[in-house]
Parts: sequence; structure tokens; C-alpha cells
Amino acid sequence: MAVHDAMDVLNGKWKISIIAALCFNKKRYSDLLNDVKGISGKMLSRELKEMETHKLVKRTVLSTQPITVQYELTEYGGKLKSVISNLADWGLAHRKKIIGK
Amino acid sequence: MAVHDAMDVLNGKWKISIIAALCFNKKRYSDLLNDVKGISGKMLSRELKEMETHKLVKRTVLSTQPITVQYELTEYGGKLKSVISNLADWGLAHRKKIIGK
DNA sequence: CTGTATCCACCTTGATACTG
DNA sequence: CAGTATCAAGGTGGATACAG
Repeated sequence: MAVHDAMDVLNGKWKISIIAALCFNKKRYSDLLNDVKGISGKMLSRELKEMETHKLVKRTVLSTQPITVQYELTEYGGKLKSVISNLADWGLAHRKKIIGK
Repeated sequence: MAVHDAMDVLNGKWKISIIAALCFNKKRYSDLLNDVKGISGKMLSRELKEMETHKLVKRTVLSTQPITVQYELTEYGGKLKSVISNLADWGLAHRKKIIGK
């Protein structure tokens, strides 16, 4: 099933959140560490590496001093934006429903 | 973040696939066991129970002989259909891309 | 048919310390 | 800043047997 194929690539606890964080801006490693609540450095680099091999994100090393690294969605990974957006809408409704009672 | 709230409810390896399987029809336990490739009975009942407490699915016991149980998406859980559908589209494209090379 | 109980291997994740 | 190495702990999931 197609859904299963998608989930193969989006496995792990953090990938969806990382993609969501990259939806509107490129970000550096340390930015992601702040923006993706609760993630550890180890998991962030591990997930990013996986996503890079799956061509979901692009990694660029900037020759600043000290070196910084920029991550952004590929065109391909960007196709997930609408999925994420739908999910975010639902999550918002869900939160309201939970808080509401 | 809203996406994170959604993922809290959709954690685990199987929930998305189960919802996908229930998108168009109600199904019995044994149907799901066949349709969700690779899932074991333990995990299926465990995930279904969680999803029931989150009000994503509705469980109905039918007084047939022997007893059968029917699962269906709640109206609330049904709101995830569009997310699933987007994901399926992406998964299809992804599969083509993978096979294509 | 629809589950639950138990046992167990494996994987994932986190904390911490460390490197370039 | 951007990671990697190591260790430890808990969660995840499968097989099997069993119950209502």
C-alpha cells in the first residue's frame, strides 16, 4: 500500500516534526535543536542523515567561522508540505478537543 | 506545535496504516489482520484499543455466531482521511521514484 | 472469531563526554 | 558550531499458548 511506502521513509519519532520545522525556512542544526521540542542532538543528526539519503532534505556546509550547516527541504521533500499542513490543522482541532473537556 | 500534538495520537508503527485500511469501509478484526500487511494480532488489538480511547475509531460487537467485531472510523477520525490521501499520493510518487532508478 | 498473557530479542532513545 | 562514541534503559514487537 502506498501509505506504507510513505511511512517507511517517515519512520522514527521525529521526522515529521523536523519537516514541519523546515516547511517555511531553511535552518541550521542548532536552530532545529531549539525548534523541534525535546529532540536530542544525537537523534537530530541521525534523522537528518537518514532524510538526506532519502533526498528529503538538502545539507549545505557554509564556510563561516565557525562553520555552520544549513538544512532545507528538497523540492521532493517539499511535496510533503501539504500533508504536514493538513496534519497541523487536525492537530490543532485535536488539541482544542482535548483541552475543551 | 500542532503537528506534534497530532503525532502524539498517531504514534506507533501501525496507526496510520490502520486508519488507511478503514478509510473506505468498516472492517472486522480479522479483515484488518489481513489488510494491514505484517501486523501481528497483539499489535493490532493494542493499537486499536489506543485509537478507541482517543476516539479515532469506533468498536462494535456484533451478536453473530461466533461473535464478530466491527471497527470503523469515527467522524473525528475520518477527518484524517485527507491527510492519509495526500500521504498515499506522495507514497505512490515515492515508490515510482525508487523503482525508477 | 477476537482477543489476552507471557516471555524474550531487538531497536530506539537519552545522557554524557568527547572531537574537529 | 556541528556533530560522534559509548553506555544504559526502556519501549516495541513477534511467537506462542491460552481464554471467552
